[in-house]
Amino acid sequence: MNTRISWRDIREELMRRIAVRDWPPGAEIPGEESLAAEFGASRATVNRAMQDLAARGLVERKRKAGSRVASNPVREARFVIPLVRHEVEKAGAEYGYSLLSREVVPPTGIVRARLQTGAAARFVHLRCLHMADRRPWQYEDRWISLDAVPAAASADFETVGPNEWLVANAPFSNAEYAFFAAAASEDEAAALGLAVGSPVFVGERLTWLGETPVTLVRMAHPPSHRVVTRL
Amino acid sequence: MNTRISWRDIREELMRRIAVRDWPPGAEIPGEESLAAEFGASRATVNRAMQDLAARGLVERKRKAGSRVASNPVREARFVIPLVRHEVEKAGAEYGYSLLSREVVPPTGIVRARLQTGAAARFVHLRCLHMADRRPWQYEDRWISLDAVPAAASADFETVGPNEWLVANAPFSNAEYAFFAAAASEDEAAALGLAVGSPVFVGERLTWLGETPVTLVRMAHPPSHRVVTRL
DNA sequence: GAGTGGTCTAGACCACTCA
DNA sequence: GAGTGGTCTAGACCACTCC
Repeated sequence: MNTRISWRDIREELMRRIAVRDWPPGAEIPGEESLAAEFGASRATVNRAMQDLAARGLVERKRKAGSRVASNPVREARFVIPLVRHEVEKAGAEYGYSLLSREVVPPTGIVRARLQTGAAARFVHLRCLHMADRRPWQYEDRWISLDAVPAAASADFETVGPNEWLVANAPFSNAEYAFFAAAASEDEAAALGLAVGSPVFVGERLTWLGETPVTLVRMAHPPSHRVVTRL
Repeated sequence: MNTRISWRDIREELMRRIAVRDWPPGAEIPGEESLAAEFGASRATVNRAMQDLAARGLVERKRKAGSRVASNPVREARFVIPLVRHEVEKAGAEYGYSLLSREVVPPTGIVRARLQTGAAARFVHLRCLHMADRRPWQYEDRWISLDAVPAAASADFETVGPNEWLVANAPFSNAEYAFFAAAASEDEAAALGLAVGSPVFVGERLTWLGETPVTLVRMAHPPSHRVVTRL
């Protein structure tokens, strides 16, 4: 018997038919049973392929109504969010890290607003610079809640960056990630070697453990930084 | 008999154990067979849950070696990339569109480099503005290959934006999407009502049909624009 | 009410990788 | 060589939704 057909093969063929407009946007796609018969596979295998297409936003599925080619390109893009160090090393550069400042302070108004916490909370506030081949790569401004992560009070963060330290020491259950462009603040400009007000690419991340805020970080990159994905 | 356990239930329980450090980063997770026995489910169901965790970057799986909690937070973030119009409407604003210019020209050097095409190719070059409640939302600078999409020569793009037009008229098989921060060009600044050099958030998208470039677009947003995701 | 996708099961074989 | 994940099958029942 020939090699069994894989759900990836089926997915590729279905994607091809969509791409070449065999099935134009909005068109109905045959039911799973019928596709299974056509491909000589079980319905579960076809289902797996269709699930993948649905997850990518290429098809819309409804019980009873059947599956259709998505008419809107509400496609999903996936971005990998690695550790800075890995990101730098993957780019073939030598990673460098330095701690610029460390202090235990109450949160500023902006931080309180973002984390929805009170002024009584205590935080470790860190400012760090990550480098690639001795050139500035990312300026990190981080707040760590001592309520959520008491151990942060006794960590010095001199050699290990807060990101890596937190990965090993602070659990979290939810996170929010945002990307945006901003004008470099004085601190950011100084650390990254840019003029104040230059465009910087900012990633902002918030994490919680249940309802308790754990950490807030603003990571600023020089404007050469790109986040890329393939669809 | 009790309700059958769902793969989502299993996933949630596994995520919980990872979050609370029952299984800390790097720890080995029991094999599928053993988990199946524990949850009273079939191995396929457990597999489905584990596949999901692996896709999110929470666990690393290897044949023979078994599954482990990912020690690096190489987590995957998913962003939805909708049509501008839907994005604006979803924000509860009234969508507006206007075509600023349209011309058929050979590609500029930058465009040729990005699309890896020759100077002989002909393109439609469009500049458009998308608005939310009459305020600038996105400035779009688009190039459409007439080799790949001949019909674009006879479309006027006065009322329907190129994005929506292309969705309905131009198939593609591959796409690349990039995000970055940049300084507003004169065109961008004028269209968005910003000062030249202000930070803008740029999305750049390239698509191909097989090896043939289809379109290149640069979409610039005012710095208030954010791309957000939850993990 | 009926049709379609969503999911679970039980069993099987394969492929990769570690020892 | 052996253990673990990757995948396929055949069958079944359920849940949602359209008519």
